Amino acid sequence: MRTARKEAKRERLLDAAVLEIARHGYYRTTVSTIAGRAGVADGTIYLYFKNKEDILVSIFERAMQLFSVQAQKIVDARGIDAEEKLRRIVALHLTLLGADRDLAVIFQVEFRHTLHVLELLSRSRMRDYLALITSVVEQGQREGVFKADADPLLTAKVVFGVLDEMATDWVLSRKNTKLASRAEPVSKLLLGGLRVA
Amino acid sequence: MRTARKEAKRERLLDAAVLEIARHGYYRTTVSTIAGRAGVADGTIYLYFKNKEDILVSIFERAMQLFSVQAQKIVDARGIDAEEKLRRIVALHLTLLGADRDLAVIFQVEFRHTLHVLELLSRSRMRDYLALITSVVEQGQREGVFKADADPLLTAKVVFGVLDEMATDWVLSRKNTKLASRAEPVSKLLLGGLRVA
DNA sequence: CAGAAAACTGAATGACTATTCATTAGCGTA
DNA sequence: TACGCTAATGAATAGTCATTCAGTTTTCTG
Repeated sequence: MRTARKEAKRERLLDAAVLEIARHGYYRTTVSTIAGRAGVADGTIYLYFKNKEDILVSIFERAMQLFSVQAQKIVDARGIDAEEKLRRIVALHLTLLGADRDLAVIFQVEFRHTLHVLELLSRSRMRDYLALITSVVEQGQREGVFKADADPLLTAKVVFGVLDEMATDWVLSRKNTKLASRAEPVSKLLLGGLRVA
Repeated sequence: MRTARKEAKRERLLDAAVLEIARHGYYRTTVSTIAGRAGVADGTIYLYFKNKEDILVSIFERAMQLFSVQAQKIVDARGIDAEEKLRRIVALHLTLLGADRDLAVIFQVEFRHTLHVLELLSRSRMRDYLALITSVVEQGQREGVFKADADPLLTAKVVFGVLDEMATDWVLSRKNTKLASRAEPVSKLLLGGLRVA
């Protein structure tokens, strides 16, 4: 089978897995169920993934790829000040997650299954994503628009924490709000703070 | 058996569960293991808890009790302005979680196992905790020290999100930093914002 | 088109484990 | 001390499910 076709099948398997895992949770989703939804036999799964956990990790890698590429574009853009870049990253994060509820559920809930998986994930891609935000903070400090005494990495974690909480809250709420609509007030709060000037 | 003694035994069982679940994760911890660590037979667990999930929920309830009581004190205190209350809540949250790594692991990782459990938890106690933070924001707005155009509930979620991320990051990091040491810079950032005045 | 190679199948395997319950031990009381 | 009640025990039950692999089908190639 050609590589392109094999790749397409792998995508289909991942799509089926996203759907099942988002709806029933990782531990309650059986490999058999995923295979069934994708229309293949149980054994076929193991031609594409090492084991069940590898499916979860693969979902993460695929999604993170999208996040990173887009965020990198924002960071690399020329002639845009740090404040605008931060606003765009906030909007990107909330827009991408808000566009796919199943994926959002997996990101906000299922990836946090075990310390083991979480560590696995946070080491690689997550670090890169955090580094991107950090670099925007540093750019802002060089430009003199962000406070010089803020620790860039801590600040990046604060930004990420806020985005993460917004996403989790949205996933858990039944209401039909748009996640991206929180981008503006969140950016405003992060940039201007709570205290009256 | 007297109620007091029974209560003490229940506590012991919960302590054993915290230890095992923090180290091996909820799904990889068997009821038998918990019983073994507590020095009782497997069946005894079921005299104190409805089922395995009830153990997890009980751990949450016990810990949340502590959080709520302490946070409530801060909120109810007279003659303290909203900014100081917010600082104290931030410090409390990070201090309590930073004092017990096993409990922190369970809070930051294991409670998020499934949407089902997360929803269960976020409905009850979590809402109350968020309400406490919200009321501090509102107090600050009445006093004129916090910006009037910030949505109090959204702001509370932002604050919680930052605390949550700090805790998760600390749990995942191997370094021997003190979680509470982040209270000051975090409060500063939340209150003053990132932008130069 | 034949033969080889690559994909795929799905029943069987081998572990694992939450929960139950018949039985035993322990405690307080009269 | 004997009785009754509560607490505790732990082997047995009744599943569940990830993974394998011998056999089958499909695709490729010369």
